[in-house]
Amino acid sequence: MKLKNYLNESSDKPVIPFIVGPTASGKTDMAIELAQELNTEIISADSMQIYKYMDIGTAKPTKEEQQRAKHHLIDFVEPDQNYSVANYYKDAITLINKFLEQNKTPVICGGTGLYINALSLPYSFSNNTNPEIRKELEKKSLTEEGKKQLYQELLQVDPQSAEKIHPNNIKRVIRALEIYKSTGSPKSELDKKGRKQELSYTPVLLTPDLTRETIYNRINLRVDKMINQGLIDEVRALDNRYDRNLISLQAIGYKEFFNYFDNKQTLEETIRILKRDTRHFAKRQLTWFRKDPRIIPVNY
RNA sequence: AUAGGAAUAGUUCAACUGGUAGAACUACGGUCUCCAACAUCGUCAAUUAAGGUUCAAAUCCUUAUUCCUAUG
Repeated sequence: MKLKNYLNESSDKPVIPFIVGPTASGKTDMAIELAQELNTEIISADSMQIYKYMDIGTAKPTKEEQQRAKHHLIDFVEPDQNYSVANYYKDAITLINKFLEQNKTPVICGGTGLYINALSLPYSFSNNTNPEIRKELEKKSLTEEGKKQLYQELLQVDPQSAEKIHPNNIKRVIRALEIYKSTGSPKSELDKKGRKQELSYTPVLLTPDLTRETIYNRINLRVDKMINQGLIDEVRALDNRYDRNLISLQAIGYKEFFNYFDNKQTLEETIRILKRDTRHFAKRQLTWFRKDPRIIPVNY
């Protein structure tokens, strides 16, 4: 059965297919095939393939794959550049609208759940990071006492968000406070506003229908393949050039090698840990997508 | 073979003088609308075996099994 037959949705809006799922599940292949059937292009929804110079470890589509279908929103951000879901949302919506204007519908493909939600649910993001406020809050969060105070503060200014965030989840507490302090309105209010907006298209979500065991096997094989393709050199080059603490270098497939470079770990052990971390990641992705009833498993 | 030591969750370790067997990692299940390949919460799971002493045994005693160290 052709993939495009899954898109028979009665809707007065254009139907945009989303290919989602855990890492190593074959999303790229599926998206390319669908893009060819529809004679269109692909917009990636992957928070790590956006970075330049990180090709092997993020399993970015190869040159050859990119020739079969053009990919957008990959390979365009410097590893030391700030980029977040708010940026992604803006970039992706701009692109989608361009396609729609030409009566084309792109294929969205990626495993970053938040990015998928940002485009497939009526979310909105108000680009409002404030590095100074954040730094101040982060400084305060270094002590146990400070953490408690920050959470208390959030309970005061934005009880709805505070209720949803566990007190130990300091990163989220800080972010919610940062939003309140830089915009003057609580995060929960902004979230509600976002919900009122409507999408100008109908998303149809597809995922490759594989068992976890199959996914785990594919992960183990793919890691070995990445090593053969020169992953170690790729990571070493980045390590020589950039700060290890960058978000980009905290990606799976990169951070695992630092101990090996420091001679604290054998290569064999590093590979074992890399496979393990990738499996964990896939598990979290499965958890994320499992609760979304819209997703249709495709035997492909 | 002899002498000493050890045996606790899938793994590595903890448990005072005999007094509620804990933790980390793994595995599994969740949360997540602003760094999301991030961050964060939870669940399952064990005293090597068989006997004995005791109100009470991972802890003391006996036997067996396995492992470690030294000697040969």
